[in-house]
Amino acid sequence: MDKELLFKQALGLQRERVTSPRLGLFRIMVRKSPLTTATLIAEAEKLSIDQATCYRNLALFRRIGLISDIVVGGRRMVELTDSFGAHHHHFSCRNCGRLIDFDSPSLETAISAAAADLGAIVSSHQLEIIGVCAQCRGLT
Amino acid sequence: MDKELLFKQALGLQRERVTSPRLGLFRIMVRKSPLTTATLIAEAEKLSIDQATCYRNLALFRRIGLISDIVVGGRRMVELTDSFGAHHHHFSCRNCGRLIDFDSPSLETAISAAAADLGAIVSSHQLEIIGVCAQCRGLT
DNA sequence: CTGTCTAATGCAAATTACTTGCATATGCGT
DNA sequence: ACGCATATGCAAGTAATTTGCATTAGACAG
Repeated sequence: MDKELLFKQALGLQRERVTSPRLGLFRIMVRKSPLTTATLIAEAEKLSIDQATCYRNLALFRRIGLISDIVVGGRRMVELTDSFGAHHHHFSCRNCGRLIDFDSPSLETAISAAAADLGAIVSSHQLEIIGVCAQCRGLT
Repeated sequence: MDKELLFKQALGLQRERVTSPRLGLFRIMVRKSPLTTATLIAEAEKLSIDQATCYRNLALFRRIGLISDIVVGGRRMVELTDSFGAHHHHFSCRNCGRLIDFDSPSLETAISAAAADLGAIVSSHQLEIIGVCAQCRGLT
């Protein structure tokens, strides 16, 4: 609910209208992020939101920094960015295909340090680790 | 040249043939990785390699771990994996769009540590940092 | 709270991205 | 060099994404 307020404010700041399809798409994403565009479109259809509207709003959300595109486990997905979803990284198990979200303060520190070395300012980052998860170890 | 040997060996191990189109595609990738499939296809065309052959071999290269799919600066790309290209991470400047490759030992350490916390084994990883590069700072 | 203006939506058609079938050409083991 | 199995090119097919246009619906003024 609070996220929706942020969402509406983000749109307002860009002088973009808060429409019912946009709110619907945002809710789907809050519930399923990260998700494929196919999933988004399928869910949207249940709410009678057209696929053209999905694509147009994905472009808008991307433009205003609400979502970002990632590849997880070889699949292209769209994910809510830090402010609207939780910030985390992805571990993708190549044995069972499971996707594990995690976070690590020391990783964040190392990322900031690396950027500082480049003389750059960080606005966001994304990490994916591919490997074998704890559950699958010893089985493969 | 040495990379080509590795490439041929990788194919041989999988009992896959070393064909002229495959070698051509590999050379394009060595020269331009990371690149979009559109770029790959455009370059391949110069060598009279058909787009169907491009897609079929992208699938093969992916299957044998030669390349991986990434999103850099919002663009989907394909990149030679560590063994065939250099291992590095990406910094994408959202002001000038420039792509900077970098590497950081402490980052590698932090990544290993994070995976260890999960009880997982790492086989590869990919990081993208989005921000403003040194050159653009003070200008934006 | 209603009218008006502008931008967003749905629908269908168009474009672009990717995949597949099939006849031919080419690696590669003998 | 020969023969077989697989990779290739070409053309057609399917899936993904974008666009044009008539209509609907936010937002803000009155």
